[in-house]
Amino acid sequence: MTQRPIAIMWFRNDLRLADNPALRAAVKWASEHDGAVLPVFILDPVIDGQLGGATRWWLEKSVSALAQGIDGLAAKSPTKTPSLRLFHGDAHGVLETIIGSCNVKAVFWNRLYDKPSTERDTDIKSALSDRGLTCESFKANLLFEPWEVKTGNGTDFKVYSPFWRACQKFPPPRTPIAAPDTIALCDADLGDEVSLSALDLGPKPFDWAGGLAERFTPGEQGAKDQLFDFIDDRLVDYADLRDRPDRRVTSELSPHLRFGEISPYQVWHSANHYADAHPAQGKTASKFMSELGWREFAHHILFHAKDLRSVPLQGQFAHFPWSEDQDALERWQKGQTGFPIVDAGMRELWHTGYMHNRVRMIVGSVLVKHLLIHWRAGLAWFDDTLVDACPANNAFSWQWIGGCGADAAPYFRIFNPVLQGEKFDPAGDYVRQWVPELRDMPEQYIHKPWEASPLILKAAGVRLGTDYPEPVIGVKEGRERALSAYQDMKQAAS
DNA sequence: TGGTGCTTCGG
DNA sequence: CGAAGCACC
Repeated sequence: MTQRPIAIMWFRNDLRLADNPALRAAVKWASEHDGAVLPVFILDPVIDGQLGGATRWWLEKSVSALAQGIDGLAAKSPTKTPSLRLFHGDAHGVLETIIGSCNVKAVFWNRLYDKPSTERDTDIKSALSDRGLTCESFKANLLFEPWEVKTGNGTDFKVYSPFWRACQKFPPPRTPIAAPDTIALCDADLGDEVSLSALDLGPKPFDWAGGLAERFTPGEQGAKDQLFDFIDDRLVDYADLRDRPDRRVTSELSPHLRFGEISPYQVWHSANHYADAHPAQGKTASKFMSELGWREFAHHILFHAKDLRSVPLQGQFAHFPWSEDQDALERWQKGQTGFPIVDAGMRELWHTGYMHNRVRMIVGSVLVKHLLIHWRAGLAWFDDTLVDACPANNAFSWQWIGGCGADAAPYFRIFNPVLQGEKFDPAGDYVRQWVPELRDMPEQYIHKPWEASPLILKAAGVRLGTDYPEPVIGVKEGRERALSAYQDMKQAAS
């Protein structure tokens, strides 16, 4: 008897069953052709090259959750083999091998927007199409394709506000698609399959990820729980308190969106539904939705940029006199700068794989301005430590804070880490949580312990320079040094 | 989604 | 003399 025709569902950054257009297409194709679906995940050099320690940890958990989810659907139809097939190696080669070993007639996936992925996918699509396979990709991970949104002149956007305004002129994002009720799975034996542990994603040489697991639950269910908890409990306060790291009202959905455990369509519609049900809360809902807009904008910029990770969008920054101060970089990484709000953020990052967005801006500003260290060093550190590090948001945001990006904070706009701390962590609760050696400092000095008198320091049990460092550079001195470096750059560029 | 230093103005 | 407005970085 002839083998049933097979549709491959190629999972990448869309590790979910609900609102997954490629998966829906694969299931539909299989039912129309009396065939079966073969779900695969391939750890290829492109994906591997974009992973850091924290995202590797997340990916392992997320792939595991996805496999269990597919198992749950497949339980309704008879199968003995594993539901999600895992592979390690070049994606094109792996797909060719699978196609050669069973009756594959179609391949489906959801689109990505970074250069290595789009080049890989373009090659694969043309090769498979040439051989007569049905090969289709879908819009799933963005509300608006980077090439759909254009200025009046037909060019891509460089400024956020008009970009997001232009997005609003499109029909509203489509309604999310339900997860399939059941999947007819291919049960063919394939060569070259590997186990999840063989992908070697987990923490090494010891399990350092306890703090990450405590804060997050990777996987589709964890993403849904996070979204609904946010909508039910925190969205009401979002507009007013979103900049307060001590209050924890943000959604913390970024890592779930990073791996596509939830789609921006699901997030958008949840917020939109909330706004409809609570007309008085329209402002906070649209503020939250505009943050989805920043995510869209970052992908828009990534898609159109030459190399967002390393080439400043504003060319004159190629002449910036960056510092090579390795000691200062290490103090920043370890949360030992002597600026309490910075050290709290860097330690939160190390411990949990996450940092509040306001604090990201502060630590970023201090690195590229007070310390004069290249934003690429900050980008590299965040890539390795953040659970939500992605090619679009991370590179875009570092160019933004570096002053060299699209619609960026001008370089001369320098955050004062003391004032930022006092404004957004007024009681110092956030600092006290992550910098326990300052726990007993009075509110007045919690963000500037170096200004406290010896008596006050002694009462708080802090020996400056021993228990907690002196600032790595003076706030004012760092500001002036940065402004003068900026002048030097403009001189050199002219 | 800045900070600083200066001026002006009301108390 | 502090708040508010402004120019410049």
